[in-house]
Amino acid sequence: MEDKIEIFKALSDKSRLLILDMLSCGELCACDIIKGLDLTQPTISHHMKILKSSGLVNGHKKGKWMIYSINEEVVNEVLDFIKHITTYKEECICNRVKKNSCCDK
Amino acid sequence: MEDKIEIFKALSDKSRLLILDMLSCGELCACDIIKGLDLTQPTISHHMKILKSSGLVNGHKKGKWMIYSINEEVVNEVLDFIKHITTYKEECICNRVKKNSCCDK
DNA sequence: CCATTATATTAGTATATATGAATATTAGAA
DNA sequence: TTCTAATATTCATATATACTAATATAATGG
Repeated sequence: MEDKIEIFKALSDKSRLLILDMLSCGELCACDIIKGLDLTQPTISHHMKILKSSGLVNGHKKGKWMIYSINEEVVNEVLDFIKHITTYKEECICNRVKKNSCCDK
Repeated sequence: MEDKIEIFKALSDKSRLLILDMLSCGELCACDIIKGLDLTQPTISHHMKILKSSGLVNGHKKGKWMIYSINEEVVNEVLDFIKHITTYKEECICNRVKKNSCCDK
C-alpha cells in the first residue's frame, strides 16, 4: 500500500500530470519536457525524480540525455488498486466494524 | 484537472485509503469508521472532509449520525483520467515539444 | 429546558513538499 | 585536457498537510 501512496503523491501535482501527458505519446528527453513546461531545469529534475521513484516513469541515460517514458505496468497496477479498494470484497475491515455498530444506518 | 489533483491528494494518505476500503462494502457512519482506525475523532473528521470535498465520498446526515459512502461515479472518472493522460492521443503537448527536439532519442 | 451523544471546527505544532538560485556532475566535442 | 551542454544536487524559503487538545455545534432523549 505504501508504494501506491507514493504513486498518488506523484500524481498530486499539476506539473507532473502534464509531464505524464507529454510522455503518453512516447519517450522524451528531459530537455523536451523542460520546453513544454514553464519551470526551471532543477524543478523539472526534481519532478522527474519523484515520478521515477514512484515507478510511474522509467528513465535511462543515452549519451548526455536522460530519456523518460511511462511505465505502463505500474499504471495498470494503480488502476487495479483503485478498483480493488473501492469495490465490494468479502474480506474487509468493514465487516469487523459493522458488527456492534452504533447506528443502524 | 485541478479536481483530479484534489482526488489524488485525497488518495495520498494511508488512513484515507483504509477508509475507502472500509466503505467499499457499503455505507458506514463516522462512528464505525473511527472504530476501524487508531485515530482520534477530530482526525477522522478531517479526513472525511477531505474525502468529501474531493468528491470520492458522499455524506448525508441521518439523525445525529453522518453516513458516508463511496461515490462510484467519481471513482470511474479518476480511472478514466489516469487512462487518458497515460495513453496515446493525437492532440497533446508532446507533439509541440518533439519538433526541434534537442536529441533524437 | 438540560444532559448526552455524534460530529465538526479551531488553534497550535511538526513534518513534508514545491520552487528557484547556486553549484556539482556527467558526457560529448574541440 | 578544456569547453560546452544536459542533468542532478544542495540550500533556503514558502506553503500545505496531519495530528491532537480543546471547544463548538447539532440532534436526540429525559
